[in-house]
Amino acid sequence: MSTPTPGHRDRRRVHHEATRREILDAAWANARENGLAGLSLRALARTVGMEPQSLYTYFHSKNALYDALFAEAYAELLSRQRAAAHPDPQVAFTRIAHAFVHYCTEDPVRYLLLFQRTVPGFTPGPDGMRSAVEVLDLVRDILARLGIGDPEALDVLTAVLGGIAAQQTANEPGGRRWTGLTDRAVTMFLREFAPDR
Amino acid sequence: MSTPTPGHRDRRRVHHEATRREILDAAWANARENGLAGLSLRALARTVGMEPQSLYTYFHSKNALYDALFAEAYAELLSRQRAAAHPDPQVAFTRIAHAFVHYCTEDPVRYLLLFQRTVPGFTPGPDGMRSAVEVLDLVRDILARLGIGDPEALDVLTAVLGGIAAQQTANEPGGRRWTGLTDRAVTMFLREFAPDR
DNA sequence: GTCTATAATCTGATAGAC
DNA sequence: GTCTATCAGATTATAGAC
Repeated sequence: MSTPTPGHRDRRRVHHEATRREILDAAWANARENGLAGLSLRALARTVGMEPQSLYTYFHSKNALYDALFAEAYAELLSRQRAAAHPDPQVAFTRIAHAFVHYCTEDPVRYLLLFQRTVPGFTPGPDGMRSAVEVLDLVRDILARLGIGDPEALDVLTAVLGGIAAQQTANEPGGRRWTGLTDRAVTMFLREFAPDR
Repeated sequence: MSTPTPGHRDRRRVHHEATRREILDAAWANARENGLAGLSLRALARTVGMEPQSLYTYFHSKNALYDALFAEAYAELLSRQRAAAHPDPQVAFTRIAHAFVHYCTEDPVRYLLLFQRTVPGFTPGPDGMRSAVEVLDLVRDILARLGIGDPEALDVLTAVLGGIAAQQTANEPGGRRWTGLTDRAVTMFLREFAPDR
């Protein structure tokens, strides 16, 4: 019969996922090479050994591909932030700050996709948005554990850490001139916003 | 004779400059509409009422056009920074900070061109670079007048102010959520870096 | 799921007439 | 300095055979 057994479906699904993974990896590589907006489905297909049209089996549009990249990048950031957890809030805060800056600067293209509106027609979908909100909630929690409830503090913090990442990425990719200032920025921030010191 | 009189040359030069100006203005508008990397010579030519090929009389390549945009944007930033001068260094510093943040956020595309490496093949030429260095020198001078000689201070400052602009531009273009924190960021910065207080 | 074929359109850039 | 004509590609996306 033409109805596949469950075994068939599983193997097919596994293969589908693997190919999808391969395409996403190649997409990151292509974007790093040619710029985020310069990502081309043709070149992408060639590196995975496919005809360009076959990509549409896995992503029904170029924006859907950007969307998948956005979502997986934010999910990865979230898991890095969680891995930076620590019982001492002060230590946790420093670790989170470093994890964030490191994550942003280790891949400039990923940074642009997540934090700069640089792809003309693209707006992230609900999956990516969810992770983005979770990342922010996590940071808010740490601040609360440090006795910092001021909502302005969170905005200043994202500006400072994002600014370090942005400067490093734009002016000296791969270097340490700005990322090396993270500890200093953290003390500066705490001196301004942490209570009683 | 075929040699034009000085009068001819002048009129021709004036007309050339005017057309060039018109093209640059249209280029900014086009970039704001379609994204910086999405700037198209065809569309640009159409809005100035020209055939696309005629643009090459004024800019010998697309990168040369980007270059001109970059240079004029940095020159404008420099003149704004100079306009923010003030005998009291403390006041001058605050004014410079606000001028910078305001300049960055009033045109997101211009911000991306100047401070984010977002156009794949583009590297700014010597004209733009000169203005960029001058802007930085001006800020360094103000810091020196505040008694801040630490070179790390300048890098932290560009990160903080650039970060405010980046967050505002990416997350709430046209709003005041981050730019409204400029004064607070300035005090935070001075508390960390200014001597004896 | 992958292919061929192709639509429909865009891209930056050059040569040469006027 | 502007035009016509054109090159030599690129782009995303769809239809339909196998």
